[in-house]
Amino acid sequence: MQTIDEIVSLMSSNGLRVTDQRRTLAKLFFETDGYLSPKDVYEYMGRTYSGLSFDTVYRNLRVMEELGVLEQVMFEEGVKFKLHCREHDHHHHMICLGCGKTYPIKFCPMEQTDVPSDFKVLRHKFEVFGHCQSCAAEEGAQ
Amino acid sequence: MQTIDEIVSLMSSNGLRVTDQRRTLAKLFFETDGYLSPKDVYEYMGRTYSGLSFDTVYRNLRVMEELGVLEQVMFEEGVKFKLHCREHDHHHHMICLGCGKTYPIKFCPMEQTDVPSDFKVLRHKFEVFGHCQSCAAEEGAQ
DNA sequence: TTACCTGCAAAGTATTTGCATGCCC
DNA sequence: GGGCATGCAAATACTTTGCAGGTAA
Repeated sequence: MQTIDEIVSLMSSNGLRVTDQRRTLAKLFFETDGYLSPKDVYEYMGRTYSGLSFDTVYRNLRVMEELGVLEQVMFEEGVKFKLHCREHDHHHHMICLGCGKTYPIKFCPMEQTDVPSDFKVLRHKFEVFGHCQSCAAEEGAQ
Repeated sequence: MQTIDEIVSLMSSNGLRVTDQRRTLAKLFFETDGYLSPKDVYEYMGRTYSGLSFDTVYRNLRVMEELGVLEQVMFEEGVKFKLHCREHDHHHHMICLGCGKTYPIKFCPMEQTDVPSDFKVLRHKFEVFGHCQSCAAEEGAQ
């Protein structure tokens, strides 16, 4: 797992300025083990930086994605970001639809998938969606 | 597999008018065994209907999706549509990144995925991306 | 005839870009 | 001090909605 300092020094070693906002952004993603939409990020950051503008959020999300710090995933509701997984083992995710938290799945289905010899596989996606314990409890309570 | 007439009568039995444009739309998706973006559809339809407007395309895509004729999937590049699979067996897809064609995968990874008892699974997604034979050949030729 | 369909225009929403000022290094 | 970062405003892209006239049933 990556620390905030590692993220920050990765930014500075790539010629990027380490601003307050970027440090906060790193902290936010470091402390969130789930997906965040640009809007989520804007709202969180907005609590600290009153004059914050959406375009800076987008710019920094993009910069951090290009740096490999964040990864971007498309959901039905739109784009979301999370810290790029540093685990070396290839893995997939269970994703909670309530809170967005993710949990790793070690098992990779590709090993057992019969692919015709004339189809050249480039990448694959395996995602399990549902509710984590606490979100399931909340659902039940409503 | 669904025929154009089946699609058309499904529309009419649901109180929808069977217009020329909708018939053409049904034909387009029937003949395309891959994903189409709203833009793809607009361009195809525009060849036949000169005054075509984008909003009608969107409206009809949405109507046909609500009817269960089409299914909608989010890609990195945006929303795309394809004929809803009529196969009764649960299955997944290999998707060609060149032409958008899809091929069924019978194997479902969920059977073999270890899910913690406190995570309540609602749905899952397994997609294999790559190039089909002819698109792989084209890639190689470039 | 009636209700739905269509095109047009405009409004929404999401995201990107140009520019002037400000701040990190 | 120099150059990247930021906020602002505006542009762009994508999608939806209201309305008036057209058309299937």
